[in-house]
Amino acid sequence: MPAPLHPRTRPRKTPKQERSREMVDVILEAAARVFVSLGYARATTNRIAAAAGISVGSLYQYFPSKDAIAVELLRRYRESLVALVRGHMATVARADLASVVRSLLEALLRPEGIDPELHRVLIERVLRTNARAEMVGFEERLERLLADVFRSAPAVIAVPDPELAAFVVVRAVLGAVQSAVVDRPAVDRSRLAEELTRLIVRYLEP
Amino acid sequence: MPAPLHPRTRPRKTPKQERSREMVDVILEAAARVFVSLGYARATTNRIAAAAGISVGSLYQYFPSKDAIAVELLRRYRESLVALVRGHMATVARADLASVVRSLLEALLRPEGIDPELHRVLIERVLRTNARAEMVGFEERLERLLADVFRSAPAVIAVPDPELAAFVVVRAVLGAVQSAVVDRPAVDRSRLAEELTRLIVRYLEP
Amino acid sequence: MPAPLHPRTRPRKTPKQERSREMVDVILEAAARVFVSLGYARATTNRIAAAAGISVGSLYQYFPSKDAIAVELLRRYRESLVALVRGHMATVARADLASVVRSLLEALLRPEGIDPELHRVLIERVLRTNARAEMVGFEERLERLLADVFRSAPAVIAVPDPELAAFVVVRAVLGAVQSAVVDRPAVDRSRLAEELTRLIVRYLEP
Amino acid sequence: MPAPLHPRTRPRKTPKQERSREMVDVILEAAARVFVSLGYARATTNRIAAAAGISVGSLYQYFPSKDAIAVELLRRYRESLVALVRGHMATVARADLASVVRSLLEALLRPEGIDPELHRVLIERVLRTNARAEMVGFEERLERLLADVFRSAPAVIAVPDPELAAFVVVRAVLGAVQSAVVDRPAVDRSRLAEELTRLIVRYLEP
DNA sequence: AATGAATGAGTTTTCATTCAT
DNA sequence: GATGAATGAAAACTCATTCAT
Repeated sequence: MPAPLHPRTRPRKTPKQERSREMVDVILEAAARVFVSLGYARATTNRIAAAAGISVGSLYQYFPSKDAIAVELLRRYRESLVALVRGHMATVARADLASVVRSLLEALLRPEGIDPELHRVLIERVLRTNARAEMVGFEERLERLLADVFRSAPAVIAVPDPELAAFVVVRAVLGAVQSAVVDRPAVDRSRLAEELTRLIVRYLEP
Repeated sequence: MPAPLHPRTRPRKTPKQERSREMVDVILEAAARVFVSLGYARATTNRIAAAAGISVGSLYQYFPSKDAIAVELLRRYRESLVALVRGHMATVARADLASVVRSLLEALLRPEGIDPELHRVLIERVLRTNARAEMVGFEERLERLLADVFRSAPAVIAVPDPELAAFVVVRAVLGAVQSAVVDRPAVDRSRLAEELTRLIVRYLEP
Repeated sequence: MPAPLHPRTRPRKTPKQERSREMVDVILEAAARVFVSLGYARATTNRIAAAAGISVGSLYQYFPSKDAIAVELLRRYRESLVALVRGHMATVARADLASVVRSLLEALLRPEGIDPELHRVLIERVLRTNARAEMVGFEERLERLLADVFRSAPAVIAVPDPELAAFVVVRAVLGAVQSAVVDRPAVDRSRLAEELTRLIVRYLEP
Repeated sequence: MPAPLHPRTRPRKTPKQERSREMVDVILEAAARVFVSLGYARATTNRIAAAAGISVGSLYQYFPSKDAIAVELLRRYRESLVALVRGHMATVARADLASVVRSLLEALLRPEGIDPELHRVLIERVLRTNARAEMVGFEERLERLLADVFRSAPAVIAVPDPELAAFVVVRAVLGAVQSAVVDRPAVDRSRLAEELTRLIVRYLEP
């Protein structure tokens, strides 16, 4: 359980854990919708509360500030991505590289995979928060994950510098996938996944 | 030749168009600095005017709104990048692929190349402006440029779908380069350029 | 005597009036602490309830509003001061003026005597309440008390206008004592009492 | 010229000193009226601006916060009181004690002398400000002033401890005078001045 | 009776933009 | 053309009070 993000308003004994967690989820979902449709600046806390079907006051019962909502949203988003990648990478040992890469890319390109609109709206703002520290390191974690994989499978993966290769792969893939979702929602996902797989496999294979 | 009737020194050809253009440049430079250091939201027009050494009133003489400044800034930034890429691509015919790619990447990674901080600060805001129409299409232009290059050099470049390949290359490279500049300012630029070159060349070569 | 039918221990004579009165006291003590440490404005009803170890809802069972708490607090404070003064004044007949005054002043300067911090925090607020009517008249009561004493002891006290003298004495002494407690907690209480005694006795004696 | 109290909003080169100072005065006068009639809490910045005939925005051009207004108001009020006392005390050498005291008291009791309503409204709030440091020391300055006078005129004033005597005199007189103005606006000022004079003179004379 | 989550009016403050000088 | 004081709409956030449980 991560450190609480809303230390001020949080009632002393978190009341009915159940209801509380539900409320947080409801607010975050509403906030995500409002952030994406209006942008961070025009997404007022009143609008978010309204979208969540509650009052501003209640919103502030669960989050101490607008920024705290953005931070938590970004944190959850990134957590889910890391989990996704980790899950797929675990299968590298028992499948050939190309299929692992392809299935991961297909997962990322699915609607549940990446929500770069939200990511983009949040990232600039959150980086100005002092929660910055909590937030950086997402890509780094992915890179460490990959570098480990690269090192542990020298038979199929040949890179001179695993860290650098991990950096290149993570950033290039995220760049392409995010762009695809944002700018080319109509692009054929399978073909794109196929093409990115080719990019990565050719890069990694001996 | 008689003495001039209006001897007051006035720089040649400054028929107020000149001064106006200079002023615009001064404002844009100031705005870029302020946007990057404070973020779009906290960059007030008063601060920008102050940074430019003029009054708010004067600023509004040159730009109708804060958003207009951001739009113009983004436009110029993108123009310069397209020009950079176009310039390097023109040499593909008379140089081998790897060196062209490498020199382009090195150019992008130079400080004058990519300024993703500015880019990031502006992008969210500008995309919500109704100047959106003018602004989208930067990456698309790059892609068309590349797709043309791919088609025109079938001997060295073998891709089944030039448009898709262009998309992949542009987005992957931009993703990696921007990440490098923002998150890893200390990374070795030459080695990164080398590695990205490997990524691209392996992907494109038959 | 048969075994009690409701053996649950319940303190004798707590017919809910008792408990209620205790609760009121607990709340008032908590409120006094919170008011003094945070000021009226920042003393929220939630904080007061928390300090009293109960819920806001319960607090509102005993007091209809935040102001009502302040009013009652001020009322009790004043009552206790009046009682203190009245007690000492009763001894004027059988002791010389100087010792009565001195012992009263010493009592006022004791921690249980005057709590001007609380007084000051409350006074502004309460005076704007429509409970104002109930509240004014504290100093007036003291003055009437004193005026009566002055009139009843013409041998030792010689003042042309007992009412006016009572006003002067009450206000001057309260002013000095309150200042001492608030601004000069370190001042020597005995010497101050002595000095004020001199002020008053010289003023009153023929 | 005292340290500026509004460091944030203050335009870089204080514009037309003249207009600026006038504006500050206008705002302070309006604020005094609103504070006294509504109390500190209900005196909103919008109300104050309206009372001053300007917009909130303008108000914030001159004062960075509501508290800053209160602080400046209190500072000026106290400054004027110190000046008043100092002026009268300067005449002690060439007039007998009783007349000096009497004329000072009469001045204090004049409407322009003391405005304890304002004082009372402000004091609690200002003491919670971090401008507290600037504000305390008003009474202390008065006391030092008086103690000096006491020491410099041993022929007419005999007190064992000039500091303590100054404390007693300042606090007692302020207490009585403030009470009179607040609670007894109808009291006869001359007779009160006379009575207080008697209190002080008897206390001070050998 | 007790609880404490929910409410939403009301407050302070900011800042893009205007316009008189 | 330049200036910068004035404007006021809009936003984040608080807290007294209520009421379903």
